[in-house]
Amino acid sequence: MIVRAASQSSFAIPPALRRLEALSPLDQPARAALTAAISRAWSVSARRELVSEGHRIGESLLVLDGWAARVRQLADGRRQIMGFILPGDLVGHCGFDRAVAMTTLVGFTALSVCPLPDAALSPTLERAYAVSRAIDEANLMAQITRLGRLSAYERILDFLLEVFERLSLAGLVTDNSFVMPLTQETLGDTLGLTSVHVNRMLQQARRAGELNIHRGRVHLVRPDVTARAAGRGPTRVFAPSCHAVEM
Amino acid sequence: MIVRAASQSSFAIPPALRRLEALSPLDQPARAALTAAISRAWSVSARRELVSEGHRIGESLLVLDGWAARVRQLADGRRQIMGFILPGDLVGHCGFDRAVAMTTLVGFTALSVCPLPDAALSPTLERAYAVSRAIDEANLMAQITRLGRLSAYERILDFLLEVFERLSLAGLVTDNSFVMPLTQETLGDTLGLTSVHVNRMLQQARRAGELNIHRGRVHLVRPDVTARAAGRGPTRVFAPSCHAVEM
DNA sequence: CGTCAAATTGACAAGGTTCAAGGACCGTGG
DNA sequence: CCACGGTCCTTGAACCTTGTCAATTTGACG
Repeated sequence: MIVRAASQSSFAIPPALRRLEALSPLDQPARAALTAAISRAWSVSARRELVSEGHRIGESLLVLDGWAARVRQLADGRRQIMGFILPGDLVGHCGFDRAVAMTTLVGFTALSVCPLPDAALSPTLERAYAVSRAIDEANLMAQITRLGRLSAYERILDFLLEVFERLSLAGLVTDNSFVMPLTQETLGDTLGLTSVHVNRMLQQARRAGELNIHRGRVHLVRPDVTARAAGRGPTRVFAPSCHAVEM
Repeated sequence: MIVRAASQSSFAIPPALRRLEALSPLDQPARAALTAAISRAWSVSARRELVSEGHRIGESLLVLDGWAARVRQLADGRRQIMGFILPGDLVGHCGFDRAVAMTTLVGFTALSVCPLPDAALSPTLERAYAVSRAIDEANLMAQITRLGRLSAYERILDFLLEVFERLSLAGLVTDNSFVMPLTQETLGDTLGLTSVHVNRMLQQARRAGELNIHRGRVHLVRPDVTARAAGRGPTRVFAPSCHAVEM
C-alpha cells in the first residue's frame, strides 16, 4: 500500500515543477521553460547566505531542493525565523526580499536553485507565480497568528501541518510523513519558544498519538483529524483572476 | 516652540500625499493625480469591513484618514491583528489583500479613502508605491519578530515606535506625540497579550519615563533614546545589508 | 571507541494570564 | 446640571505556561 517516493527515478517530475503545476495548470511553453531552467540549476551549500551567493540580488530564483529560511537576528543574539522556503517556492519574486533589508535568507540544508523563468513566457506561468505569491502571504499571516495567539502546543501542530500541506503540493509527502531537517532549537526560533519547551511539546504530541519523529522524518498520524482539531481550515487563496485554490 | 498640527487648515498638505512624497519625491503629474483622487474621497464608517464596502474587491485604495487593521479571528474567539493601516497607506495594491482570504480589513475609526491613481501615470508614483509596499513587508517582519522574540514590555515600546515612525512620515506626529484610537484590548490582540498585561506594561513604561498617554494621545518622551535602547535600527528598506548569520 | 551536536529530563524561577473588583471617563437623557 | 449606563482603564492575588539552568542520554560519524 505504501507508495515509495519517486524522486530517485530520473523520470520523476521534479518537486518544484509539481508544485507549480498544482497551484495552477501549466501549458506547454510554461513546462518547457521550467524544465529548461531546472536543467541549469546550481547548488548552494548549507548555512550560506542565499541571495549574495554569486548571483546578483534581485534575480528571482526557484528553489528546487532543500530548506531555507528568512531569518532576523537581534542585537543581543535572539533570533526569529520568519518562515521557511521549500522546494517549488519562489525567491525574490516581486519585491518580496530585495525590498526587505533586515531579513536574511539562509539555507538549512544544501539548496538546489535555478533561475526563475520569465512570467511573460506564459499566462499560466504568470498565474502560478501569482498564486505562489499569495500563498507566501497567507503563510506570513499564519505565522503571525501562531506566534500571537496559539499556545506552544498548538503552534507546533499548526506549523507541522502547514509544512505537511506545503510539501504535499510538491509531492514530498509519503505515507503521511516528510523529511524535516530542523533542530528543535531552530523550531524554537521559528515558533517563539525555547528548544526545551519545543521538546516537551513534541513529546506531548507523541504521547497523544498525533505524530512520530524519527531521524529527521516527521510522521503525522492523522493529519486531517489533527488539522480539524487545530482549527486549520484549508488555506484558501483567491488568485487575482478570482478562482479559489484549495490547499 | 510647539508647532501646532496644521491638518485643520484647508491649505495643509494631506497626510497621505505627504507620506508618499516622503517615501519618494513626486513629480507634477503624480501630485496632480493624487490631488485629483483625494478630491474624490469617500468615507467608511468605523467597524465596517472595508473591502466589501460597495467598491469592488480588487480595486486599490489609498487611505487618507483613520486607522484600519488586518484582523484574523479564530474559531474560539481569539483574535489576532496582523498590523495597522494608517493614513497614506495603500490597500489592495499588489496581491496584498485581494490575495489573502482569511484576513479581514476593519476600520477602528471612520476612514476616509480614495481610489489609488494608476502607477503608470508617473514613474515617481510607481516608485513611491513600490517603497510603500516594501515598508508594508518590513512591518510584517517586524510584527513577527515582536511576537516571537520580544518580551511584553519590549513589544509595547517597539510597536509604539513603529507607529511613531510611520505617522511621522505623514506629518501626524506633533511634539513627539500622536493620536492612537486603540483600546488596550486591541493593543493586546495586536501584540499577543491580554489587555490586563498591556495595561501593566504601559504603566511600567510611564513610570520609567518612556511615555505618557492621555485621552488617546501617546507622547513618547525620548523616541530616539527609546528606539536605540529597544534595538530599533532605522527601517532601511532599499538596502540589502547582507551579513552572514551565526547559527 | 571517542567525540560532538542534538535530544531529553528535572527542579525551579519568571513572565504572563485569569478572575474579580473597583474607578475613571464619556455620552445620553432627564 | 446632574444622574445614569456603558465602556475602558486600573489594580491585586492566585495560578499556569513557558523559560532557565544544569545534568544526562542518545545518536551519528570518524
